[in-house]
Amino acid sequence: MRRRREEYQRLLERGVNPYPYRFDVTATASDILDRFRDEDGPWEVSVAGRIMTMRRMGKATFAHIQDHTARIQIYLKSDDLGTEVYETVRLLDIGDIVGVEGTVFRTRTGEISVHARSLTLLAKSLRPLPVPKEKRDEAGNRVVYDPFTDKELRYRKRALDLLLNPDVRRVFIKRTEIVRALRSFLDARGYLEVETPILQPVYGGATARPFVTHHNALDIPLYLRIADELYLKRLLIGGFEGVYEIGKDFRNEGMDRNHNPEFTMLELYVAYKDYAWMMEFTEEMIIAVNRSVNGSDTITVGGTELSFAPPFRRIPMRAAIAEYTGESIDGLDEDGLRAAARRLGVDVEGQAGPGRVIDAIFSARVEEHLVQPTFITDYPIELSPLAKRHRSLPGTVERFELYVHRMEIANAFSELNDPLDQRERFLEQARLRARGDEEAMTTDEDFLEMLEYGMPPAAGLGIGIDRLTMLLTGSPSIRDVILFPTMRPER
RNA sequence: GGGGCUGUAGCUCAGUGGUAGAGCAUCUGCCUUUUAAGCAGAGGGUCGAUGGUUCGAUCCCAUCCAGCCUCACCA
Repeated sequence: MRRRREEYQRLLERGVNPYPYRFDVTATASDILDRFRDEDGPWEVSVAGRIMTMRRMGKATFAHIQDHTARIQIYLKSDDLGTEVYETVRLLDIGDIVGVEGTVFRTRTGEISVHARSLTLLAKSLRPLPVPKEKRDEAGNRVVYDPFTDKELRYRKRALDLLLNPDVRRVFIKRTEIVRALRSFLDARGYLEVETPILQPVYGGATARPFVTHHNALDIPLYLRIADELYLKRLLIGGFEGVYEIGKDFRNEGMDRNHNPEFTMLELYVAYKDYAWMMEFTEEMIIAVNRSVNGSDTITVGGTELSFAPPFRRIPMRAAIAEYTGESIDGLDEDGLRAAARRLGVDVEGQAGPGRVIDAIFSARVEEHLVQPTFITDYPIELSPLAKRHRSLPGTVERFELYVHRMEIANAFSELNDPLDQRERFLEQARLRARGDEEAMTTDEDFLEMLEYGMPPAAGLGIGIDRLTMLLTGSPSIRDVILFPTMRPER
């Protein structure tokens, strides 16, 4: 670092600006590598990138520069650059960003390279970049020595992670492709992408603890949204018939492999449809997105082959419990359910209602089996205060979740649009809250008022974009698919 | 929150109750088609932090900080 500061000074003394304004590029590294043909003769290019390797040999230097597409070797020769410029070359370091103009050629060892006619320093790097050495083995595989792998450093200094680990770069490119594929799937069907408030005076749409902030001018607390749901439903009331939003939600809860305090959610609401329709739609969309980013209906995640061939399995929650535990819970009251949970060795908190008991059994004994894409349907009513009562199964709502690789990917229901029923459900949540359930939903009076004007029957869907990305990129942790995951501050 | 593991040079890691090492990176010299370039030489560390035990601690003990794994909680 100190030495590089000195180089900075020496560059200034030589009249070289270490941070110039502009450099015009005519080709990327991969353009050059893909298009070069020996028989075509000299090809003039202008490329720019960061120096990642350097081999100095007296009056000549070989280096690799990396741009956003690939690495390309450049050949810097004193005779061609002139001794004056070559003195500047001597002051270059790994990590510096340079622009090179020259001709494409193939070296004696066969590597396509750029023979520099001129070189421009574009940005001096003042810190040493931990670039690992690498080579190709006989089979042409990339072998990296002492790679930059420390997870904490990778997450805290993501820029270096992206620079040094091409696989990381690929994951984030794929994340963008996934979002783009979702968006174009929805746009092609005429749904309207909208933006709703992140700062909300009343938080709702999910059961979770919020982040609280304060608005100075209004002198009121505001909450970072935990879900978009209630605002998107207001848009259905307002006459839009298909709306979606892709945005961040915030939940003030624990962090682990599957949870980050801020995460990205897609929510979609479609008028006049129900959850059965939404199930078909979700299946079609997931298949389309996976095909567009992975080019196949079969992917391998953690050594397991997953098939996205339709139709995905569909099974009601109770049937899934019966299948994987051998315990039928049909017709059981709360005491019966508790007894069943005990037999299955599932711990249930003291004051949980019957729905929570079912959920506990499901989480503990069923989820682990849901590897291939599976729709779980028909959830207990008290777990789903915004979902419509099932048309034929008392005590349940018309809701499904999609599980893949033991992970919940999507959640959807026939949306509750009866304002009287909705008020009852909020009251029930208030009772749960009074009993100490911190996550029970708060009553949103403004939403209820809007609902009283009439909301069309509708189906709603939420998809966790981070988890979907984990799945489709085979990433084991949510931090591998969030560019800047939440970290405890360094001290 | 419970349990396990980790923290030593810029990076990846070894090591020891007696003041610290390797490879790469860095610096100096030589080298005009090299590619984990090579050859010769050199510098570089509060051994995560604070206390304790000890004549002496990077090493043993305690606490703290940070991270990873796992369980719990949680969508």
